[in-house]
Amino acid sequence: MGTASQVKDLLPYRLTVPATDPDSRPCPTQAGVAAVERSNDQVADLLQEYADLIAITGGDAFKVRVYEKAARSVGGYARDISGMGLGELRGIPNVGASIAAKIDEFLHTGAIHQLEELRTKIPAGVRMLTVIPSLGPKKAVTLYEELGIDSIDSLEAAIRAGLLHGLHGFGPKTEENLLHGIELMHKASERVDLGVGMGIAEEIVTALRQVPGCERCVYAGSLRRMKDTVGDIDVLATSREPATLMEAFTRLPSTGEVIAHGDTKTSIRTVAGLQVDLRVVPADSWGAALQYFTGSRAHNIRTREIAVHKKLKLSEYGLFDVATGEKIASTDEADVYGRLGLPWIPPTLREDNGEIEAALRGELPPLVTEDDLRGDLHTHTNLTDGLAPLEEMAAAAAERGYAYLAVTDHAPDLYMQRMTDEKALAQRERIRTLDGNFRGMRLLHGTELNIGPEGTVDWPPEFLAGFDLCVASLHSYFTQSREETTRRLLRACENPHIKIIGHPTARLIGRREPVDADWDAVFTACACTGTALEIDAFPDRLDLPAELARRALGKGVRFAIDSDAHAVPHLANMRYGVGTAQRGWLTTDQVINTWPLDRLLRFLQEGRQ
DNA sequence: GCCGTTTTCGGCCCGACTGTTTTCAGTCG
Repeated sequence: MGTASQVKDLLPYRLTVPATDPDSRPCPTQAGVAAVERSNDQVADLLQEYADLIAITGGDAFKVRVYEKAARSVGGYARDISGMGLGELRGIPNVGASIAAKIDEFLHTGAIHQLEELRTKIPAGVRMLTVIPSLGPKKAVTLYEELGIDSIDSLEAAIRAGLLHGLHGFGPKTEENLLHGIELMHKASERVDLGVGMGIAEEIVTALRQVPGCERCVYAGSLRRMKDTVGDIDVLATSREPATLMEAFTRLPSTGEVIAHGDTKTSIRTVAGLQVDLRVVPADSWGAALQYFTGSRAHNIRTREIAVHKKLKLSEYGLFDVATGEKIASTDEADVYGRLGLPWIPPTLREDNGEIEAALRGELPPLVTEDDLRGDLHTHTNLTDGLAPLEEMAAAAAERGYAYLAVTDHAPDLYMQRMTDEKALAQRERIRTLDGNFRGMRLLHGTELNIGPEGTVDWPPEFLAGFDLCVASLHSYFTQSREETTRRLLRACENPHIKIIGHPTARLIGRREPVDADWDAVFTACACTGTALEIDAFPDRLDLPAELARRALGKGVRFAIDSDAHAVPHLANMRYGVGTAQRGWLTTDQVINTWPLDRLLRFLQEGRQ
């Protein structure tokens, strides 16, 4: 979570919609979701944009960094800034007089005039160029000034036309990298990550529920199945006044263009380019419609086949007896499944990956839920690259009802984080002192080690022995061969102090491919050594991915679902980690942070003496 | 532009990597 990843967060859809809504409560049932975008996120986006524009216009690099830092501080600030005065705004870290004034101006007028001025000088497309990996502000401005390139499309055309030949600093390898980056962008822009999709969906659902006549309104589709990326959003509603609801949908602030506008279905594209379908169904079809629109397609085919074998017909309107045409079930999803001879199947399993067979045998797993989590085992504070002090992170974690929290700041090998032995020991002292001050929650002192290219980590065994918990993760050398990466991960597993491998594939959804490793070998090693694999809940990570988690499950591996929080609002990302764990068929027995403290502590101590 | 047990100026995370250079600029984490 550095400045670079902040810059990469500026994908088109991120300009208007935050990845996470820190005010929303974890809520798999979608009841009472409050999902209006926080002013914090809007301001964070504007400050980051300001930083980018200063960089592109060749402004002071330190100033750029300050605005980036301020953007992160505001975005990660626990309190909602709307309504805060100048004095309070200045209390936010990295916000001084000048930035506080800009925020204040935004809160009162909805704009920052200095930003508006910069925007007139640099076309938005030039800033968008920096979203391409390996293309920063310097190269972007060269392209713009020398060749007038002001969009990703015009860049691609220019490369293919050979216009970059001879341009200072742009050799053949750079061209190749740019084309590859553009390709990656195109792939990514077709889908958005779970967090972005959820943000948009909850905002729309919340808005539609306010419309007169609306009775029920939820999102369905791949979002309800918690897929790690979504290509569009399906919203399902019942209403006494369907036309009013449809009309309201087309007029939402987030609606960019109306693609189709009918009696039961309206499709729009948001200003950020994501398609959203709203379907209004009769109230007594609710269950069948929800089942149908949740999918997946493959799962629906299977359920319909089962219906056919029972001389029934299943559609979005209900389950019908073919002979008599009589409606047998439709109002309730569980009822529809029940009449097919199946238990209700959790949406996260509906992929036709064996869930139908398991359901028929009565062997659906009791999936881990967010309520089962007793703690978070991977979090950061402002001692390294987190935003909040230890006390704030602990208070917020206790607020979530956790029984334990591990603070796992980075270790010295990530040089930029400036960790030292002294700092780590001082933090441990602080943690021991504070332990018990947060609703009885147990504070554990951990660290996130860096797994080096040879599989070694930052500290020697005798120093590692002092930590309650060591997480170890890959942060570099992502392009090593499969053999090298596998050996590296195995060596980390064999270190008796390492109990969790953090974000094991190191993928960044839409931006970085997972590392290549012999995963079955890694899973076997994890099972043998008692090393848990993390499911990192950050919506652009979701790592381990669900498919790999399920494979690891078969080998007897344990897991930790962690937020990897770098700020208080990130603690709420847990729901995405839980969704991913469910898609991996995990139950509480395999997830170590659902265990009571004493069982967890035994696990963390095993083999360390 | 922010910050301060180095406090109103002077420093600000800084080293690795890549591709372009011919001694270094730009990007990334």
